[in-house]
Amino acid sequence: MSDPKTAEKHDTALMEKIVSLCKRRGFIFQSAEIYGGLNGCWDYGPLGAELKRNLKDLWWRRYVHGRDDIVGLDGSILTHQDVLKASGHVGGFSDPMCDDLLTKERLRADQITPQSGTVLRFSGATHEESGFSVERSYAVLIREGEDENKARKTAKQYYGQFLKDGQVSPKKLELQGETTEEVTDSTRFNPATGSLLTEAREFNLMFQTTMGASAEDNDPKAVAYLRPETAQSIFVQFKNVLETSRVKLPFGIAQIGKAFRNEINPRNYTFRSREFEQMEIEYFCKPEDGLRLTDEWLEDRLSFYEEIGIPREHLHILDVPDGERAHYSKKTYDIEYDFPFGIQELEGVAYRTDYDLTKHKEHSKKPMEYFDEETKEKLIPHVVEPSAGCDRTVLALICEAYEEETITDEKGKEEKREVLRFSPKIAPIKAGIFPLLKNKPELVAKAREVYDLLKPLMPVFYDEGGAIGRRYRRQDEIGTPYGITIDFETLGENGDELKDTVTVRERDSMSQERMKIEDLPAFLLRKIR
RNA sequence: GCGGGUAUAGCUUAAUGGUAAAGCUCCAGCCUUCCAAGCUGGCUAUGCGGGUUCGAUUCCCGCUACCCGCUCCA
Repeated sequence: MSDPKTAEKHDTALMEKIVSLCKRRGFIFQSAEIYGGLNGCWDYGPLGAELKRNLKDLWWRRYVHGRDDIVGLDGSILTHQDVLKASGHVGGFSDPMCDDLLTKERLRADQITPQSGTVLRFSGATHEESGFSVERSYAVLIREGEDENKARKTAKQYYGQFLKDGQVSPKKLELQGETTEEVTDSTRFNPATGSLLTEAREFNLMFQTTMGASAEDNDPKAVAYLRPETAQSIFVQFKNVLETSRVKLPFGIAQIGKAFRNEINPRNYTFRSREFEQMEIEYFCKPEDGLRLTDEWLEDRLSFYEEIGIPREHLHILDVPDGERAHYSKKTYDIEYDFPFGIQELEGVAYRTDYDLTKHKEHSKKPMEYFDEETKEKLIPHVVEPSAGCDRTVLALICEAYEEETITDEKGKEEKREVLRFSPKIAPIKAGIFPLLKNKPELVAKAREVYDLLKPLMPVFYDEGGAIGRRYRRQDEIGTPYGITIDFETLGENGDELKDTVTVRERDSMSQERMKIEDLPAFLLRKIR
């Protein structure tokens, strides 16, 4: 991995502008905002919903409709606990963590080297002159050959944390209630400092629930989970799809859907949220094709990002090294985007081998084999998984499209223009339709005609309020690629030649061309497809 | 989970222990022949909960959310 400190520029001010625009124009709102917000959850407003839908539609059209080797699936979110036991999410998933009480360093509880020695335990500390006192149990481990006064110094530093303003030196504290005990092979102390650790806590990232109205809270059979990834429903339904869809290896099963992880620390706007949507394909193949297909899928996915307006120069491909990959994966590429808050993962293209199908075969005791008619051989297919974060991609699209442009008008006056340069394919609104003036009924009527013509074909927005320039800018800010203006020439005031023509203003160049109304649908449909 | 910061209208900011101000946006109207013009009018705010106080948006405590740095991210 590249050094994040040198490679990344963290542009907090830019991110704040983007967040503000998203709220102001109705792309993204905080979930339950009027109740103070829900940590790590976000709602898409009218424009955000359109944007996200366009992204998902493009993906689905490209892979499910556009290819004959991929079929779709829409699995349930509530997940049988056995599915996640088989996949390893229950049990092997959570890491017990504990913190050093003195240094606050966080440690994996299962990786602490057991230690033996004498434990010096205290009940608190006081300082008579200032009236300071604190009652808290604390302990330090003294290993063989170590000085017990050093341990007392450590304890004083610990209690010193509770002093205000450092008016009293921790050294002057009186330790209270000192006792000693011998321990062997204890993992309750930080090997580096000897300081007592907090109790180990499990961080299980899955949302658990109980099924059935009469389910008792403690009934282990009633436990179900919100799926932590969409992939498992594909593996679990592998056999059903195989038997009903007449597919042959290699083939893929695609799914777009919600997944849930109880993240310890949601961060960076919608980037790491607790509820998120994935766009995943499990592409099943013969074992010998796995590595090659992983590379091919990486290329395919990069060209998808290019298609939606994220050029590959702005993407980073991380070939995840041994030891950092998930244990089941033989090869993983992370596709990362250069967000204002740093370079972060959009998608993982992972070669998962036959791990998942094998696990489900073991746990369910149901066959997961594929029978190859040509070679007359039974095999458990391997799988390549391009798994993209839908919300992350939406955020990347917005970041990529956002620009604050300084433009100079004819009088030489400089002004700022905020614009979202969405590709017409993903833009929430495809065209704004404007009568040049609101108080001329003929213009308004004609503009309404144009609006009615286009409305059934694509999302368009009619606007008659304010000066024409203002209306253009409003659409710039939400990324509408075209502005269509109905003026007096449309009505035939300058001769029949220009009658029933309108100006089409292009968002990025702000240039205009005249076009016949009857040509508008074909022109626009070509651009947005 | 730890440490630091922030929270006033849709946005950006101001002020105050005693009627919360402005710009932009938005809405309505007038005007306006292509890039945020002008005029008139209008809607809208102290995150939540306690405490101190005659009175708290302001001071104190707690909570929540967001941002930054760690940590975490199967």
